[in-house]
Amino acid sequence: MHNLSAQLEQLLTESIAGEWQQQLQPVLQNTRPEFKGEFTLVAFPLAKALKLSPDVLCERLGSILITKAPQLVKEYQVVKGFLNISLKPEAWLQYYNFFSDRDNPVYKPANSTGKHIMVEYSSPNTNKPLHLGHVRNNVLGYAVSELLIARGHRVSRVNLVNDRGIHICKSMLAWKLYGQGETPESSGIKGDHLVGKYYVLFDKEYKKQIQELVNTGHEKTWAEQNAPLMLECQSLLRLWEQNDTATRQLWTRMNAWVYEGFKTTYTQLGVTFDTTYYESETYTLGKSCIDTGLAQGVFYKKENGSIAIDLRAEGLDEKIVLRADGTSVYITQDIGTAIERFKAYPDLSQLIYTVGNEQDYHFKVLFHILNRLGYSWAQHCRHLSYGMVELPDGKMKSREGTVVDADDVINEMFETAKSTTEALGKTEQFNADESQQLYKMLGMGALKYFILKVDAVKTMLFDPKESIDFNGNTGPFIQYTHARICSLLKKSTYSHAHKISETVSLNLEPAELQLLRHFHDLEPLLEDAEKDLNPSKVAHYAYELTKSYNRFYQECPVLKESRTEIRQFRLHVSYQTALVLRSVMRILGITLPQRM
RNA sequence: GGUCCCAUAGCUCAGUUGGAUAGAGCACAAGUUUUCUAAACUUGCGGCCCUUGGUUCGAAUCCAAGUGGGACUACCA
Repeated sequence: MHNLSAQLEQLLTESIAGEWQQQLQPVLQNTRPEFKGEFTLVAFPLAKALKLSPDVLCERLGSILITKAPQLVKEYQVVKGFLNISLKPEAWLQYYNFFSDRDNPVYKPANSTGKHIMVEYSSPNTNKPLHLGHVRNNVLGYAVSELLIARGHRVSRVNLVNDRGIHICKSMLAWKLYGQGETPESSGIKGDHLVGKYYVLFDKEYKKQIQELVNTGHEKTWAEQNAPLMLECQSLLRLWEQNDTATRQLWTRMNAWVYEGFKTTYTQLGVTFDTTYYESETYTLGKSCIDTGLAQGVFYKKENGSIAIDLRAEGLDEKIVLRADGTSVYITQDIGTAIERFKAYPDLSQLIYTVGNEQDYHFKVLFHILNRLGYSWAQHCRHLSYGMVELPDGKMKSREGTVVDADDVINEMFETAKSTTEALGKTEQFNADESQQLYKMLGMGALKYFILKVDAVKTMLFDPKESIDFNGNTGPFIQYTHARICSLLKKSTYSHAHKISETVSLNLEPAELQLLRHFHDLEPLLEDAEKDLNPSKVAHYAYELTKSYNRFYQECPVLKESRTEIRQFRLHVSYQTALVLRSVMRILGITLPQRM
């Protein structure tokens, strides 16, 4: 057993059993920085069980620890019911040797757990370009996938593109009516933006028609349903469903423009997929499951002919799963798709949907339905829900044009990185290509970290007027520290091959000890982040480690250190810090530069 | 009406299965470079952890009720 707190906990359990003949499982926590020591036992619960005063118990346990494990425990202090334990530097160095001996302290060997997990994310509509909300989805879905890979699972990243439906017909129709043959080539507009332009145009013209109808004395709801544009749009959808050649050709053509545009954005974001599904190919799935469910009595037919499920026992409501005319609703296809996926991948142990929290209810219903249908894997489906991105004046609304466009944000981040870096004169030694590379890395690092450091469940605020920071708790701060370490290592004759003798540096500097403690905390942190599917914990860890390293860098000379062993140790620790930073940031989809 | 989520410094956010005097960053104020990259470091300022009850040795954390904000609750997706 290498984990030091686990060793201590076991020692404590044994000590209690030996001394008081009771089986108790003490849990240690990290000692707060204002106290001496590294691990703390909170004595109150134990004291109660053993009917002792907390301080007496602490004293007794402390002295037992020293006697039983002199190689491990250096000293202890008792403060008001808390037992603070300091370990011998040798113990820390021993742990450090174990830690640094592995190829990668963050990533477990690929596919080593045998678990196969599918993560769905991105899932864009093909009627408009991506905005900042989509960026959050992509960055989050990618990071969670990468986190699971780091934990040794096999991960399939999948994208389910919403490429059909009434909203797609809107941009198609507007283009037909007003487009005059405009293409990305003829206009120089990126494909997804061009299609989005017609989606917005449709809405504008549609609203005009509604207003005219209202002005001539019609009800608003009637006007909305009977505006000529809407009627035409619906007939276009019918044509699409009937496989009308011209409609399908236009649809294919415009979607191709969008995919070309998305490809660029995805490349910039650095997200990838193993499989891309299209709703045009999956939207009929699920109907047959409805029949089966009906026969099983899971669903029932209502008087008007629609089919529903009663989920009131689960605290939810009745939910329609098939319309009276026999056509699917959205959840029908989700039921079918989930079943298909588990059929296609029988080894699938988990299915994760990265979808905004406005669909919390939807997924609750979906999982209950799958459960009712008797699929045992339903309990392994998870909705990775995340909050909206809001602007200072409220929500983003595509149709009202109050969206922060993904491509714009990416470009702005690039420009900010460029001007900041140039102002600092950092790239004077770089050639043009290297500079571009660096600005991209820094801009995306800042953006991704800005998004991922916030717990996904929370609504997050983005102020376009204030550009994302490059100082403090940011991506570039971590990137900078990494570059510093690389520079240090490059200037030295450091070789990673050698081991650290456990007898050197018996007086660990506080900053050194702090780094070793961070390494010790890494594995539990990753377990925790995996359990919660929470990359913000990884981001937070990276930040804390970076801060600690900067303190170390400030306080402990490395190249200037004359004692060879200590210099070697500090170089070694620096190398490990860089390796850990690189690896945890890789989970977040952020790359770190060698110099900046 | 029903279900769910959120509320911590001026702003953006951390805060572990309940533990010690609630932490960072930004902003503001001051300092640190003959020394390994100052995109750094140090110090100061800043709090009714939304409110009220409850659980207990102990609550930002758990429970209940309330307040404020948001989402969902369609034969939309």
